Amino acid sequence: MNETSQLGFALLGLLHQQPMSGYDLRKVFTTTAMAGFSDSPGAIYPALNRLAKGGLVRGAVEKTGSLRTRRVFANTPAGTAALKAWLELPVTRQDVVRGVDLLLLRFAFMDQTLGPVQSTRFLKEFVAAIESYIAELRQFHNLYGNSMPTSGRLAFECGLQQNASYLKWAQSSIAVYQKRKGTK
Amino acid sequence: MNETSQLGFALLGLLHQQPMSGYDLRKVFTTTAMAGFSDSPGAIYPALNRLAKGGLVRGAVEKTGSLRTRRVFANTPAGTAALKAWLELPVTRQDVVRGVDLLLLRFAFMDQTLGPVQSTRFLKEFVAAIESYIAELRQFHNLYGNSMPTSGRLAFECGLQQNASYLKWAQSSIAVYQKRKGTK
DNA sequence: AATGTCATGTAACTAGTTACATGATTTA
DNA sequence: TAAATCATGTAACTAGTTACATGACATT
Repeated sequence: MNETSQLGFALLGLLHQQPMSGYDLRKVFTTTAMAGFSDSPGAIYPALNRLAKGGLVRGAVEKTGSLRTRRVFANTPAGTAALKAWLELPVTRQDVVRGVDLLLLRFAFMDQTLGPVQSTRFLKEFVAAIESYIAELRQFHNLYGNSMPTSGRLAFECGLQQNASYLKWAQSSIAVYQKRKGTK
Repeated sequence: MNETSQLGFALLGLLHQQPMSGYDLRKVFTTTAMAGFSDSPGAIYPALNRLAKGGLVRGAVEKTGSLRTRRVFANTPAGTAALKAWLELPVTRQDVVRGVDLLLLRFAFMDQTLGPVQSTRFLKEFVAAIESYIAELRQFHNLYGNSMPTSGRLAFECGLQQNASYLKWAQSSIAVYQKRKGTK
């Protein structure tokens, strides 16, 4: 019934790292350009209020002698649970087709929330999904590549190359976790 | 006053290649997953109507003896002009930060609409934007890389690698146009 | 006759964008 | 004291999502 938006999950993920105000969250979006989220107050404050209404975050007015209001938000246990559930979702083909950015965002939060074992599982699912997608793209390219206009074909090949790059990254990231496991 | 949405430009680009019905356009989105656009009729038909109202496309009911209605849309001169204006926009830093997908979409339409000279210009602008963005990302990585959680750092490095891949692609694409120019 | 695909559309809802508004505090 | 930044918010608009609705035509 109470669906949380992509932005909502991004906020939950950031608040899991440390409690922050809406303004702080905005700054994160302006400075780091996370997954292309907007830093507009018209997006963030309503999103925070929705989360608060759904009981996923709790905002406390900070009182440091200053009159200036500043609401610091933190995840509630329900919020943390919602975040975890989101992070634990399997990697679907749709996720890969419609924007890897969101998957990367999930992965970025994963280590601190679910730990290295789950992060590795995620990467392996990601590898499988990307591999099958690449195969599909290659097939399409073989069939229609010649009939495409030059820039169209090049743009398509860019997509292919990007996915190959994702694959390489995921594989080397799995290796990072493997090595870390060994040294611990 | 009459802003055209991203989806609107995607439709103009497709219709520039050949006139199509809304259903045909939907199929393009389902089968080729262009830039993550939705194939829902609730998005495409209203978008087409908006374009028609703005005088950018014209829909003609096809009469092939069949009773089944089928409106085939084609760009008007104004529509083609709007498409060209969109394709001719300079490549900004914002374009690179918030989703290269849209730039790639523009590039995909470019050859047939503006020709190879403009396509090359676009690629060079793209290279410049990406290079400066990569430099910024590297700097950020040097400063904060060590303080990031493992998966967060890896996700960031994925972004870096992706941009490096874009850069490589753009440079080799410029070479494709250069070579083509030579042989013609 | 039933199912599937072609083909178009609408209604209710959701959420994001732009722009505005307000006021406290800090810095030049 | 003027300007910048901290900090929060709202209002109007836009457009996309989901789900529903309709009906013609083709295939089995």
